[in-house]
Amino acid sequence: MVKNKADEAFTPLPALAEAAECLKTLAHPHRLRIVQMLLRGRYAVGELAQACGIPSHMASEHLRLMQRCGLLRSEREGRKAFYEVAEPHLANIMECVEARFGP
Amino acid sequence: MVKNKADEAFTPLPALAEAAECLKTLAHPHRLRIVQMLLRGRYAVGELAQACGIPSHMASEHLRLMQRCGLLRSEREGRKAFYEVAEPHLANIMECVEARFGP
DNA sequence: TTGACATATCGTGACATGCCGATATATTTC
DNA sequence: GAAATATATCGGCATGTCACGATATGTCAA
Repeated sequence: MVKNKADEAFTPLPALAEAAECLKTLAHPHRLRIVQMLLRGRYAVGELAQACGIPSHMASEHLRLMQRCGLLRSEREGRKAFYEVAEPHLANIMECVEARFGP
Repeated sequence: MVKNKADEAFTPLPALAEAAECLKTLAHPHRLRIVQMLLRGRYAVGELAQACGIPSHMASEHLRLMQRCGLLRSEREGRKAFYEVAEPHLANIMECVEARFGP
């Protein structure tokens, strides 16, 4: 190996930039609540919106953002769209958040 | 107890709002790098700035933001200011991030 | 086909954030 | 005290985000 230990201990900046994108997307109260719910089951847009107390077109927007960076995936069933967690590491990160800020 | 299980499984929104604040503060490539370094030791502003390839007055600004939401703490020694991790859970969260985005 | 429902997208104004140069404070050295 | 070093703060500009109303798309039921 060529590089010394100090160098390779750190994640390269481009990877950190991608991580920052995901964290930024996650960093919103309603989006955290949505993720918390989706880690426990599948929900349609309207249900998530009601649980957050926001109009459904805004829940749709939050879901779109999280889907765009690979955190969620959606499936249409009839006139409803169900969302579920697509990124397995979300559970770990959410556990960390809950450990710090209390369930 | 009065509430049903579904209700009390979720973190209250104010706590999620606080969590979102911290995550938003963390969600920046240079700040993630800084945290990664501080989890391995104490560093002065200039050292962190050099490692990120940014002018030191910008590192100072990043450090101020993270200090403001309790992630870091600083101590002056002579003309230098050393920063260190103040929030123990940072290690867990950073492990999650590294597990997902590769070390 | 018409109407109702569920979700998605668009356009906008208010507001926050990131980055930068310039400048200010604090501390050591001469 | 003056110069040098290390941090910190300020003002401004560009860009991004949030919440919202309005509107568009897709789906079912009658």
